[in-house]
Amino acid sequence: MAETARKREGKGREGRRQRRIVRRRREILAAAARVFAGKGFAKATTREIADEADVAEGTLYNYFGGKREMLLAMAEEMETPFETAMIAVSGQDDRTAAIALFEAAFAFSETQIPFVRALLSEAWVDDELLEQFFTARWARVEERIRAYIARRIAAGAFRPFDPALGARAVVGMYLGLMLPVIRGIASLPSPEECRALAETITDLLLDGVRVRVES
Amino acid sequence: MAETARKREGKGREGRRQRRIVRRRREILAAAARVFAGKGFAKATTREIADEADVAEGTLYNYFGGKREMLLAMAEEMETPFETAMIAVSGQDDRTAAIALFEAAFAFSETQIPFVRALLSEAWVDDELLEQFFTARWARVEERIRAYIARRIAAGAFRPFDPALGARAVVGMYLGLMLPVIRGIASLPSPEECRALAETITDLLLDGVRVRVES
Amino acid sequence: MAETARKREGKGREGRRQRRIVRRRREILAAAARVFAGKGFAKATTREIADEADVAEGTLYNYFGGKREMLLAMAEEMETPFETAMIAVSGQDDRTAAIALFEAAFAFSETQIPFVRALLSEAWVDDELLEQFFTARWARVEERIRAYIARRIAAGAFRPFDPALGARAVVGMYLGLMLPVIRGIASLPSPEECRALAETITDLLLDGVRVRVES
Amino acid sequence: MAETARKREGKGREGRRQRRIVRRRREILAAAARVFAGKGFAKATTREIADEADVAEGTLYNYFGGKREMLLAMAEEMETPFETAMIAVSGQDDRTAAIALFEAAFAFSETQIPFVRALLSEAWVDDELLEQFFTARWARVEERIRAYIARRIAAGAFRPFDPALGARAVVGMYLGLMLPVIRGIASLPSPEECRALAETITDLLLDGVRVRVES
DNA sequence: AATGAATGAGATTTCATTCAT
DNA sequence: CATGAATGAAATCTCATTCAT
Repeated sequence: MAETARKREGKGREGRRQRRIVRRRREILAAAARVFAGKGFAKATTREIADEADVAEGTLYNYFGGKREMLLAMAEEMETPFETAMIAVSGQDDRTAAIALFEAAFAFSETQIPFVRALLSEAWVDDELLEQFFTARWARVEERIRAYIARRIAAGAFRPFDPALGARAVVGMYLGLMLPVIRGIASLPSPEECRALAETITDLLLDGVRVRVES
Repeated sequence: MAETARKREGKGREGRRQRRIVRRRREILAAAARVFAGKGFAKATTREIADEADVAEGTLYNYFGGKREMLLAMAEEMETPFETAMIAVSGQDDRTAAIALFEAAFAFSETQIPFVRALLSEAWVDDELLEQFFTARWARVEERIRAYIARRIAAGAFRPFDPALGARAVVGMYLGLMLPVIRGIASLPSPEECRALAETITDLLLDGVRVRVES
Repeated sequence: MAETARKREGKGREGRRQRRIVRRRREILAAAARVFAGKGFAKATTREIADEADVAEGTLYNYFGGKREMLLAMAEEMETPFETAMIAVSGQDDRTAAIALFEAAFAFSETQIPFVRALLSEAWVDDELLEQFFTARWARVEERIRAYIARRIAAGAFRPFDPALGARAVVGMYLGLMLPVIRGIASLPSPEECRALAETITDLLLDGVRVRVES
Repeated sequence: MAETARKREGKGREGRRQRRIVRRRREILAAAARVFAGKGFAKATTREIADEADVAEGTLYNYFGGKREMLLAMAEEMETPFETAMIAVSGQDDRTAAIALFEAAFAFSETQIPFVRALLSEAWVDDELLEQFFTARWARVEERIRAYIARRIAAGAFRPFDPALGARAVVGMYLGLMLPVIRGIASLPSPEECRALAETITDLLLDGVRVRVES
């Protein structure tokens, strides 16, 4: 049942304090993400982050151990909608499932983008972050796609080809469309556009570009 | 004839000097690329670059105006094999042409990778560099693919779909395979692997994953 | 009333902070002036300035944008006692007025000297500084002297000669006496010496060195 | 007797070599003076001096031990026309002698100015240079003027006043007129102007500005 | 004797982090 | 807990001088 925030977080004053701390932490993290996204982690200064979050520099250190730790916190707190979507679509036919997944994957919120952009930026250069943010997360998605393809090939529904390669190609198609958005040189697609993109790309994947030659 | 080199590069001593300068410049640039690739542009220090190039720090400034200028020099001097390959394949059938192009695109040399990795790293964050290195180069490739697709659709050879989207999907597939290589978490494919990758991916693109349903 | 300081400078803690900042800024500027005076602007290092001011190097940059800005701050904050003195003496006879002016001009404080020495040093070489510090300030003094001489010639009190030249000669006499002091090879005159200097120099100016030939 | 340069400097080839070296040394020194005059000793770079002298940087070190030594060479080689002029005028009446001296002192050549400007600039800040260039030279001039004034006072020709102060005032008048020229904000006076300046200033000195009151 | 590339000491400046208030 | 001035390590860059050619 819908317990009050009071009950959830504690008793009265203490609960309010806790909630304020959590909220402030999130604000700082979002500010940091925006700054990192704009200039990259290394070029971002704590001064800028503090200004963006509208707190003093020293305050940052009450919530995070340092600049680096903010980045790691982002990596940890990033949500992965794919995972849940993936489970939701099991049992549906290829096309319906693929479209639903792509649609979910395209659906970024405006505020999430800075986080992803910041993390991608550093993961490109920092092995520890790549491991935490990517290999551990993204690779799981790819693995599931691979397994799915393998199953469909075994079932005779898909032509025989390397499923790992296929999975990577699928992920690649997605990247090709989303990277420009995350980089900030293409605009975030509206829900309708997400749907359309998902459909087109699914059809490309399933049937290719070529007109079927009648036998 | 002993005159050849002389004539090509200049007059004896002066020519030798010129060649030494060009060679040294290239060595420094390669060293810088390796360092940038490893830690990203911003975290790389001139000290490290100098060490990697085995010269004194001051020497760097005899060849480049500064760190940033090295990056720009990389962007300018990057070769783009795609372009030439693209012209070479005109007039062949879809499959042969696509395979040849992908093969050319996969064929990076070991020494080129640090350059690309370094440039990608900064282009993710630096708009000027993105413009110079990417939008101006890469976008041209995409545009040509788009035009090709549009022509094939008009000719009735391809199913009707948004050619821009298709082009981006093609580029995306390529990215999905090459980014891990450039990032350094997958190994550079051998020439044979390049060929195999090119074939598989081409077939996926042309005919999709699905087994054709007999009519 | 205890409220006075509060009201003047601000509200308690904030006022104290402001005053501390202003004080610190002045300390640093004085330290910089001493170092500049000793070795010239270009040879002075931020390290030395920091040591002289007994702060860390980084602290300098919390108060000034850099070495050059310190110099400009000096130029701006320099007081010009001449101006005020000039106005004060209007209406008095030639001799009284001239003596008062010279006396005011000779009255440098020990702490002002490094500022003037530092500024002169750079103004000798830097056109922008010369403009800001000198042409704009000093030239006004000369101009007023010129106008005065011109008036007195018109009134028949002074012999006819080029007033501009005369003004420059007056300024020159002053320079001849003060430059060694500012340079640090002559000692600052005591108030009594200032008075004596002013009288002697005034008499030289008004009547020359020659004994009057009785007619 | 007008010996040929050949005989003076040596025999044939060797003499030519010697003369070339001397000439080159002078060229470099003049170039250095121009650069020092423009930006001050400390901000001037050996690169600029080499460019100005149209030789390679390394060549400078074949003629001078280093940057500093160029400055000292300037101080040594500076001519002092005052000295000779001073002797030439002995025995003439006050006015004629003073005019001749001032005229000689105003007569700078265009090429001498950079030397003086460069030396003044550093002497303002460098005690060793001040000693060599000034105290040792200039002070002698002042001393002679002082002695002259003392003699004339003793002879009853000049009013009684501190002769040292008078000497300094005379030098000061000269400075007031020449400093702007050396600094480069006033133009070098033509020979006619020199004469006029000398006369006006001499009359000011001897008789002052005031019209004589008839007794 | 002339050259100019290489050198590296040293200068300026930035900025993450600390800590007294 | 918030603040922001102080810190000093570290980074970039300059330039007088050397030395092999």
